[in-house]
Amino acid sequence: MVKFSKKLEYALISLRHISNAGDEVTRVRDISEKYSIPHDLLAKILQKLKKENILASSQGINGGYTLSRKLDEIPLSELVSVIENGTSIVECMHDEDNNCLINDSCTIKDPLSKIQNEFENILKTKMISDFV
Amino acid sequence: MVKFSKKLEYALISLRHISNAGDEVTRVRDISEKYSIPHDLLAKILQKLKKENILASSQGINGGYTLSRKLDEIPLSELVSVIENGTSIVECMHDEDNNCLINDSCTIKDPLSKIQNEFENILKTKMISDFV
DNA sequence: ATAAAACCGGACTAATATAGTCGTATTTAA
DNA sequence: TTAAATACGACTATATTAGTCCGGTTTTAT
Ligand code: FES
Ligand code: FES
Repeated sequence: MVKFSKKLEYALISLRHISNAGDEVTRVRDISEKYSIPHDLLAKILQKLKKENILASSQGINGGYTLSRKLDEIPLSELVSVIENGTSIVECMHDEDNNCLINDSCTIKDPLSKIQNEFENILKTKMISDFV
Repeated sequence: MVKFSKKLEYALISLRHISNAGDEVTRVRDISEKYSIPHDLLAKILQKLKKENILASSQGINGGYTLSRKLDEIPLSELVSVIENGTSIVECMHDEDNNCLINDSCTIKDPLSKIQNEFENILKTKMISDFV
């Protein structure tokens, strides 16, 4: 019902690891082996983080990842929006034309939207550094 | 990532409808037809609500459902726990013996648990009557 | 140069969770 | 006794998530 995906967990673990590595570059394999995360899956996650400018990458035989921004400046909400497919908590009942099925006076949608907002606010106040 | 299930939505719509019907019993078919909800699916949802003593049912040819408790005394969290399969937001990495894979100093699990708690608190403060 | 190891990205498959269906029993008013 | 309703459990279908595979590009030690 409300559950973070494995991908988000993998991202947090990786950021923690890379952060601890300091200036040394971290290879995907380092993380994938240490925490038993599938290599190819993890690779794609880190690639996304690079696009979002959370990580910096260097290619080549000695390549790998380092942090690109400070973790206390990145809210969890940003990580979530990069990793997860932006699905809304409210996917209420409507027909093809997006009209509410409880005609005229639907009182369900609004309170649900509110809950969504409150939840997102929580995510905004948590910084990645809180997890490291 | 965080999304209520259709079932929860169906439950809210039903409670709203049954509440508006007052003392008259409401049949599953009434709701299912009016809001285009699959009959059999809805039936099972209402059965669960009966078990939880949110609804009262009468069997037989003139049977149906009425409210069993006041909606302003039922928090959304209760409805969620009845409808959804209690999945936790935190399903962190651990081996078979439930030991964290980030040995010794896992800092990921706790903040995630906190988020879970904050979210659940939101659900506790919303009463079903807020949706009706 | 070349091999190796990384990064990149799309298409594919597998596993899981959600949504919905079906068959059958039980109750009860008419 | 029959029709219409709840009640229950097993089943199937669909959608989402997790993970795999493959072909490619870039970099660098040798
Ligand atoms: S939009 Fe959700 S029931 Fe009205
Ligand atoms: S328990 Fe989740 S990574 Fe430690």
